[in-house]
Amino acid sequence: MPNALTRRLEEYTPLADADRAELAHLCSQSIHTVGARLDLIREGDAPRSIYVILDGWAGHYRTLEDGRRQIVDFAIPGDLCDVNLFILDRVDTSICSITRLKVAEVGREEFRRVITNFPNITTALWWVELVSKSIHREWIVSAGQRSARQRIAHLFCEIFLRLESVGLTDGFACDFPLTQTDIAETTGLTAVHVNRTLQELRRDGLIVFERRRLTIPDLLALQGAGLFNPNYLHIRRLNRHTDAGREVREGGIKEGR
Amino acid sequence: MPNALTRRLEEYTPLADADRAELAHLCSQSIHTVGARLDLIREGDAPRSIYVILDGWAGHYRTLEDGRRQIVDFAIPGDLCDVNLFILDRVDTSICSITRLKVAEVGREEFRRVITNFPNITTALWWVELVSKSIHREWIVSAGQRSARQRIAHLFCEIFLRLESVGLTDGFACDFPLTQTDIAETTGLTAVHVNRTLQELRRDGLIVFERRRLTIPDLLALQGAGLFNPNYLHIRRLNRHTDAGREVREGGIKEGR
DNA sequence: CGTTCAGTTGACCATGATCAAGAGTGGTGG
DNA sequence: CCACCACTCTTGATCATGGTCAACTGAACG
Repeated sequence: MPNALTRRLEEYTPLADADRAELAHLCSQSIHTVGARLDLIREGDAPRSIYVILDGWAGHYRTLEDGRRQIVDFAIPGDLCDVNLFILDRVDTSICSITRLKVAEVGREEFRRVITNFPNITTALWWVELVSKSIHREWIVSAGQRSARQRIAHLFCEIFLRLESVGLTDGFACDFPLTQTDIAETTGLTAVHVNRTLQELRRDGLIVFERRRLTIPDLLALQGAGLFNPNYLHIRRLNRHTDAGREVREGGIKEGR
Repeated sequence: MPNALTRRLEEYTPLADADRAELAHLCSQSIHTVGARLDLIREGDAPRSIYVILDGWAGHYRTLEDGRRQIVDFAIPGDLCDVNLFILDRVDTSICSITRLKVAEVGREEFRRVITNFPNITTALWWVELVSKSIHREWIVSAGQRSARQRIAHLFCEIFLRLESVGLTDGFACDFPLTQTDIAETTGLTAVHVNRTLQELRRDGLIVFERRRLTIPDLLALQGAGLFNPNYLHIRRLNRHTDAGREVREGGIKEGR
């Protein structure tokens, strides 16, 4: 069974045996365990290493001067933090563990060696980076345009599909370790309102969510509730129950080029 | 006087004469003019070329099924759209011109040649890409946490500094071709509320904004009003009037790693 | 078995949305 | 050159989504 990073990269680019071996090697060199709810990296730090998430969830966040906090991304198994390494001299976002984490640390030189010797891996990493940017854009859309109900439904759809793409779902269910406060800090809502909205989604039969476990009985229905269209995730092999076939193009766009 | 792209890249990485010559060459090969308010690229298209903005503003946006639209980024002179080119098979965001544009079209092969032969340029392009991602994160923070007044103040600060970094400001003033509706679609507010908030900012003397021209008499004051901290822009040579020296680190972050 | 954190509920409030109408302003064609 | 049209900006009245504050319940963990 391949590790999460390999699985993730193969979502995008075919890998050779040598690539897979290299990735397995990378992810077995320097493995750390981090307890839940600890900062891995803080805004303003100089970047040191890249971490590959092998198990558990982490969150990228920024804080405002008045203390409010916004989660801007999640890192689940197969994700990397922080590719900034070679470029920016300061990390611009903090990262904290949400659950207990298992991470592989990849040093600067190690990473550079892989980049120069394994073009398939490099391409796949580019892909991951661009998909991550696309996800950021969708979060801007969520925070800017979607209602509370839509935002939460959308978040659940996104995370479910991301987990599925690395093999971490189980039929209609998945582990989902976010607290209601986490969801609030992700969606730009308050925890109180998240609570009420979750009850509404439960009442409507769109989700079952208890004891850190999420079940989505009808993903298409939840996608409808969240105005969710999976194209922005750029997942190649979308499963039966998703909406990928749906036509993206709207009717009303005006003018051509 | 260097073109906008060169100026932009030199913000990040020292370039050699050969690099500069190559950039000048790139930006003079295939120049197009595009009228205002036209789509350059639409969500779902297959990527064709990269465009370098030489003059004018463009906007990246996504639309929801119910027709609402969210601008997720601006492209000003020196910016590129879309580096997706080699990786993703579908463009995930539409781009439209805000003003009349002058763009340089760079083809796939041309771009690949530059990437392989000019490592300084490649590094600088990486940098640009990561800064763009950092800006996306800040927009998530804005939409999620900032009030209407803070969002608009923040947007003005960001754009002013981005324009300044490519030499497009004139003392305390700059061209600013966004309509109030554009600002609304950027900040996730309604045009009516943007109007009222702008009046408030004007009344407080924080901005002068008329006839597509923005003046910021006291940038530090506007930064305060927007909870703006320029670090996320990763601009090297920040000017006298910005707030870069301010300590980023908050007091209250708990626990170490 | 007590402490802490997550979740829940209720009452009230405020920010910003919605709807509607009117006033500039600029560009275009007759 | 003027008239018209379209778009942007402005203002007012009303409404709703989601925020705030506060108290209480329940589960987990040492």
